[in-house]
Amino acid sequence: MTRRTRVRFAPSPTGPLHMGGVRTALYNYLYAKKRGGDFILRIEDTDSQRFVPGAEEYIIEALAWCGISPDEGVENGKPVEVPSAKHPYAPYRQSQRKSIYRSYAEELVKNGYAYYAFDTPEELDAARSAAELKGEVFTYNFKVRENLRTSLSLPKEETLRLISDGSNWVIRFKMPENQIIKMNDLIRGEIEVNSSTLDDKVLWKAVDQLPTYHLANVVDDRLMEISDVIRGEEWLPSLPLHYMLYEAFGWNDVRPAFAHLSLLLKPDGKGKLSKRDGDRLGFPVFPLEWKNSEGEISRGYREDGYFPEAFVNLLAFLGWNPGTEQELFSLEQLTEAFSLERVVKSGAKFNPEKAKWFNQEYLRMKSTDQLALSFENQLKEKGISKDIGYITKVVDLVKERAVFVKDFWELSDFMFITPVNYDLKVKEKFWKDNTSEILDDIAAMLEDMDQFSKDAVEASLPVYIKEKGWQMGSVMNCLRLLLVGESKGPGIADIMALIGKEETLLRIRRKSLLP
RNA sequence: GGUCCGUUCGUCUAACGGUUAGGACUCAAGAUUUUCAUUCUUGCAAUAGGGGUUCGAUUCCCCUACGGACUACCA
Repeated sequence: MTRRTRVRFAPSPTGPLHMGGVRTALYNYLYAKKRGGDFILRIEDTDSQRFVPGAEEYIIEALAWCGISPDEGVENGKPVEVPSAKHPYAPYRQSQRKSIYRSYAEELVKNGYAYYAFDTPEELDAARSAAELKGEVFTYNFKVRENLRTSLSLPKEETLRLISDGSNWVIRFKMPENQIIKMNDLIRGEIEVNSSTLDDKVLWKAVDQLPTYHLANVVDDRLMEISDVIRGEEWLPSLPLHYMLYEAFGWNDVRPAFAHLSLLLKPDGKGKLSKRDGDRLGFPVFPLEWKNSEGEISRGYREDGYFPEAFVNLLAFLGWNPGTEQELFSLEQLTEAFSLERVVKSGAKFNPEKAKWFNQEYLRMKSTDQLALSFENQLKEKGISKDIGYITKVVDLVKERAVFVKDFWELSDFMFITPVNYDLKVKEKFWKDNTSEILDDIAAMLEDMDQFSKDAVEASLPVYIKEKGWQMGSVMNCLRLLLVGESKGPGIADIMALIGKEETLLRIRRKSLLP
């Protein structure tokens, strides 16, 4: 039986999408596209308490920035609430699918796979505290459910009365005793667990009269005909429950295949990558900038100057490799090369240095014209406007040195403004008693040049210095100090030709400003 | 505490029983560049530990250690 590959990325809109989440979405997307299938974006907003305004829009925008476009699912600015040709399984927001789930929960009760429980949160807290006092852990399972107030222990009339009385009930899955649950994971292989170690998970919540993740997830995956579930490792412990749910619904033959991705770990120390690590170590953990309700801003890869292609590339390589030595892949190439077999089982520590390296590689692949356009925008923000031809020449000169477009300024500010601060260490090292007169001499010589091109300067200046018997190192470095302000930048001739004769002479004659 | 998952250079990883354990990032050294950077070359650096299985284990099995996730009317 081969069925169409349909995968879903199903985030919860409780905040900005973490880069680990983007990676999960990416792997889902690559897997689906490789197999000619569908990638679906579903919003799992069954936790009414933790809903964060703007989070859903953020998720959609982040995926779009990465070039991951869902075939079906929620869209920004477009209502996707009723089924259509493009969105046959709409709605894709679980809060809008509310009415669907109740009957499935009740079906489970009717068939003896689930039951009503009337314990209040306070009672459960008390039970947990009591167990803790004895050094035990309270587990809601086959050992206790008959002794608690549930539809299993209470008389039928009492149960019915409690249900109709109010909303203070939940539906729990009746996890069987001592049953070996055999599961398969596409990345990890066979996994077995004894059902006695599991608990009776809540499927239907009293607080908001909504299903929990477990129920909604299984029901929606079935209804949306999902063939493969690729999700984070944090879901592995609830895989047995999900297997049991598929069995209880009689869906074993259409149960999706599962693959659990290892977590992204913090660069130093231990544990999973968190927002704090980014703040502490100085790199973004979110694809796009995010401003929370308190006005705190978390940086984003986009705003930090990463190219989306570079971000996607580096993310793909955190836990996957093509088996060859090629490291630079476009989204299309990734799609072609991707397979779950080559996904690594262990967690990957994120390495910000390598992330920069990826961006540098992509920057070099960009055309100078394109980079010049980006740089032009950044210059405008600084109040500097120069013609694009000039900017293009500058970019051409410093492109190889940059990691981000924003580095261009630091690398070439002297191409746009006359230096006002000078690195005195350079002066100390190279400035001699006669340097000032030499520079006057050179200025006069340059002034006499008919054409002031790079080649012309390169052909005449060093020769002139040699003929005069001056110390090349000393003169050139002092010249650079005056032109640039410090010991950096492209060749002297390149700089002179670009800023022009007039500006060159001006800068040399400003030597009187040197402290 | 319990359940499950994991463990190759500092980091990301390759090697699906036989390799001088390979590559990339970082770092170091040298060459080029009359600056800085780039580039090139070279180098440093790993199979967690202990038992098996096998002619032979990074690779298969077990134990230990370590790490992680989960253990909510959150996802």
